[in-house]
Amino acid sequence: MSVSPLVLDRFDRHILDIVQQEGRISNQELADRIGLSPSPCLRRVRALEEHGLILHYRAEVDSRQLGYQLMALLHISMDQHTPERFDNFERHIREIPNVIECLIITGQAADFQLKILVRDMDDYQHLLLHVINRIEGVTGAHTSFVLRRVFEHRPVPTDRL
Amino acid sequence: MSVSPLVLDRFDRHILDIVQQEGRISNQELADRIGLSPSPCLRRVRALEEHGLILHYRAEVDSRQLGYQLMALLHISMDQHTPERFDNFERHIREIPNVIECLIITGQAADFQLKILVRDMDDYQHLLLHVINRIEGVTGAHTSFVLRRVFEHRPVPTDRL
DNA sequence: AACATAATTGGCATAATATGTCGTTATGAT
DNA sequence: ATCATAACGACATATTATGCCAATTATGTT
Repeated sequence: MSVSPLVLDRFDRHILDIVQQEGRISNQELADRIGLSPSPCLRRVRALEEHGLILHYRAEVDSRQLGYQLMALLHISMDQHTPERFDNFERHIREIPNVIECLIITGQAADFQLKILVRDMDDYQHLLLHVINRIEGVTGAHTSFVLRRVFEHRPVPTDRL
Repeated sequence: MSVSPLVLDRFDRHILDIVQQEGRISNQELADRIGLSPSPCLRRVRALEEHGLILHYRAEVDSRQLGYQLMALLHISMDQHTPERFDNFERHIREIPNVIECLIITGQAADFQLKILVRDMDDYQHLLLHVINRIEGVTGAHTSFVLRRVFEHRPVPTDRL
């Protein structure tokens, strides 16, 4: 699946810079900003999409306004570090829409870090005790609540390469 | 800045559902999918944008292909929990493009969690020792490397409200 | 340095989409 | 039931995207 390396010039990097921040910019304005005419600009965007450098476009929503007042980071440790245990855990976790991120991490303290959105403490308590803790193999769970999001979803740097 | 509550009906929720996953969908297809004609559909999207429910649109890029092979979670603890210390830390952290997320969290072990993208271990070592550890007030730093991203950037649930 | 080849560009015509207006329909309160 | 308000769909217009082609620019070889 790993395609040709694809050399990025300054135009491509500029495109990536801009669309990471303004995903719905029109091709015409994008072309203006990078200093190309619309045709080659669009061709480059399409190439970046096809090479998988641009994965997809997303709208970011205000989770608070949607009623999710609480964000938690949950560190999970497992009893056995076997592929079966991990696969099974992942399958269960995928079914919980409140879990918006799941990373496998190093460190003695935890195997997974989950990022979780819930409405309130009751919601969290239920999710932790009655859903996540009941998944086979989970031996430990340590929660950090997010007091403030200083920033999130910052663009990936494109400058030097 | 907190505007009127804005009651969301099933159309609005459906819009939020879709644009969280396909941020560049055309208004016409969006209208088709939610079962409205283009005019009211666009009006609703604009309203959601103006109410801040849709914060912005972003292209998601493949950080690996951009040369960032390593993702780390860095937990930082500070000597004093004063606004000045925190503000100063945030100001410095904002200047580092490799830090793509910064959260203030609860827990005895750390005050901040940073999500960091670097090219390799050398890169990380330099960033940690020569940049972040030198910020005033930083007393502890514990790193977890991300072995695998099971999923990231999952949509915020919109169903029940 | 001159040349041939390949790649990329810009312009243009056409198609698709967005945007604003207006008459009609649905909604909710009295 | 009546009225006022809000939301809808349809249509006309403006903007944007898309595909093609000639011209230009870059690349690599002798």
